[in-house]
Amino acid sequence: MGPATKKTSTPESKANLILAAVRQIPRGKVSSYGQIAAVAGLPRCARLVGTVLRTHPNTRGLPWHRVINSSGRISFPLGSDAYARQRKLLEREGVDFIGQRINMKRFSWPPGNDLDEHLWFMP
DNA sequence: ACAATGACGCCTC
DNA sequence: AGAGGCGCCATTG
Repeated sequence: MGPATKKTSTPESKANLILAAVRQIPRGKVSSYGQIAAVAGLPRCARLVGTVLRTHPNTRGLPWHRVINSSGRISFPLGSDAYARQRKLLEREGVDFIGQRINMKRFSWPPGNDLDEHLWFMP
């Protein structure tokens, strides 16, 4: 390492933290951009999560589709190919949509300590 | 270096 | 509930 290597938090390292957090989302669950930022140890960086997913070249093998916005919706324009693609992937692994929304009580990760997740019976 | 742009989120109407 | 305004932070032009 050269003398000019004193930076500890490069954009690159942040991206890695974010990607690692995304990889933790279990199959059949979803997480919001803000939640992922928090898990990555980067609070207030929700926007950055979106930027990383958008700009990162190799998203292959990464469960990017499990990241949605805090309102429980897919963050692509309704009707776009990207929207359809993400929705398909989610439904394929058992995530239910009510209209265009996902019930966060049931599918969000990490799970809250709330008991609501255990009594989702039938909406 | 500066301004615009986004796969965001929260608060206020 | 839905829309608009503003703060946030890295990327782009």
